[in-house]
Amino acid sequence: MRISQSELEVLNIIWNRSGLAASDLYETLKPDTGWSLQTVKTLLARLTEKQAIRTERDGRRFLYYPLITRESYEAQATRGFIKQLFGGRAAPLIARLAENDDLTDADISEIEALIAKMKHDR
Amino acid sequence: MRISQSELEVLNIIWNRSGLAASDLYETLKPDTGWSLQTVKTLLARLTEKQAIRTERDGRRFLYYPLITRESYEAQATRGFIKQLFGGRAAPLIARLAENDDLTDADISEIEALIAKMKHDR
DNA sequence: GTTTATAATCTACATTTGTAGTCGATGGAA
DNA sequence: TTCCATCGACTACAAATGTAGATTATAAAC
Repeated sequence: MRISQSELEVLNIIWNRSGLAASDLYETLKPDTGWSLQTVKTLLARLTEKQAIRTERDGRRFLYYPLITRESYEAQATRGFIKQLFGGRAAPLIARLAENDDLTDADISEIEALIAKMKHDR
Repeated sequence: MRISQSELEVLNIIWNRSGLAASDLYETLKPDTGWSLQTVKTLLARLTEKQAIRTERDGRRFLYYPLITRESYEAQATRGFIKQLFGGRAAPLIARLAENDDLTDADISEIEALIAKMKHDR
């Protein structure tokens, strides 16, 4: 199921801390988005329909929990993104990041470590 | 300006080979998408409105050329993607790719080379 | 010159997305 | 026990997107 930009912002909060109520999510999102409580509730309803999250009753309100994991969504979205823009190959994406100076020294060190680990693991 | 999924598929073809007519694009896209000629034309019109491409008259038809470069679009889209899903840091994206076995040996070699080059260049 | 195939343009329409208002129900305060 | 703040449910509505049909213009063929 396709998850929209705005829905993803809500889902991101739920991934960070699950078991929040709509009003909590509203408060958390307000600074960045300016959305009204109603807007947040609509997005929650749509995410629920799409089975991306589930609810648990708590008195007269609902608490929200993720159904799809951040990891699986990241994996799927990343594959789609790389497929759409980089012919499905990861290296050109890294090359683009490098060319655009979007890699910090810390990134480079981390990537180096990842590469070393991968080579070791095979 | 936001470019939609379908529009991007058309733009991708134009990036690969510019100066094609609508019917050429239609033929190129048909195998993968199954779109009708009219659909392709609508997407071309929308891309033109959005100033992502421009047209040049050739007899009674138009030829299509990119206005925004693949490189700049890739850069912008990649930044947005990483911001939305990986907190704006590139390393976690690479980590996700690694964890998901989405990196081939060739990718790893290429990335190694890129890293070496970057370290050299600074 | 007239016809015809094909090109562009205009119109269409369902679905998704962004953004919220309204309303009936209800748990808790008083 | 009554009232009210707040909750979820339902409704709304414009813009963007996916997908294409209908209409009009015209280059080329004859």
